[in-house]
Amino acid sequence: MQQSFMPEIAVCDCESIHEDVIAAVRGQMPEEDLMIDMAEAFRIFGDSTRVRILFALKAHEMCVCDISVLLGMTKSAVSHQLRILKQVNLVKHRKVGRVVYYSLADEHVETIFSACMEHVMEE
Amino acid sequence: MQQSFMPEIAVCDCESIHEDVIAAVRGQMPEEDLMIDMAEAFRIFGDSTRVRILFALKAHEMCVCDISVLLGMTKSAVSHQLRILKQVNLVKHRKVGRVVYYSLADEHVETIFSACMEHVMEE
DNA sequence: ATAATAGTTGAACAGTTGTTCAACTATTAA
DNA sequence: TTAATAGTTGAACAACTGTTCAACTATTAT
Repeated sequence: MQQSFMPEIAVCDCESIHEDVIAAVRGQMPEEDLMIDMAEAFRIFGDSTRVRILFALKAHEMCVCDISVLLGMTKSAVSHQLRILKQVNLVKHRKVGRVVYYSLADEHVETIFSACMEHVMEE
Repeated sequence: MQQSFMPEIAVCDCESIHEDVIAAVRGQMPEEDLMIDMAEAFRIFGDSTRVRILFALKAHEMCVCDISVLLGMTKSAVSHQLRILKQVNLVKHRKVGRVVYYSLADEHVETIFSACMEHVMEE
């Protein structure tokens, strides 16, 4: 899904390459890992089910059952998505008896959402 | 890929539903369309090839061939991704002879990138 | 102990996504 | 006109993703 940064051969048969531009840009590119991490972070938000769950939890702590009713989805589907959100530390949970309550892990979500919501609005 | 918001039946067999919480949260949820648009916007950034292209163009206007050399990818692969970025108005292009120069369409990208880069760093 | 319930999990499935390949258009040069 | 080149495009393919289903664990109640 990515490539290292040396090829420069066989990948392009062009003759009108702007080598100076390429060299300059290469010097300004961030670490490859950073760009991969960024893409992965964005991908988490790139699903409307997860976005809906995060908006719901932004409003109030909820159990899996509540969320599944709110979103009109099975508990299983919701649980799978909660697991993904938990893996990247966007949500946390506490267990009371057999009920598991989920909530936002921190304010990161709100920050990112409001920053990007403006962008979406403008398009 | 989404659901409308009335089911409330058959989707959850729970008996320990917090109906008051669900009602309150439902009142605070944004428009369904907004959440879908947000997810779609995030999905664009959710691929490392596109992120790398955007970082490259942030540094300098480039032709397809330059980008393909820089990233070590075929012109075709790059062109396909540029088309996606063009569709959502993140990049623009100008044609000089048979060379097509791409550049960022506005400062949106930089705003979003810097806002979200912090988030990625912190994790 | 037994039954019921909240939630989780893995396999399976369909739908989507990114890259490759080959064929194509458009522009330039001979 | 013809050949060469920058870039685009659609089909095909493999890899990935989200939901469903059935089976499972853990907790509570009888």
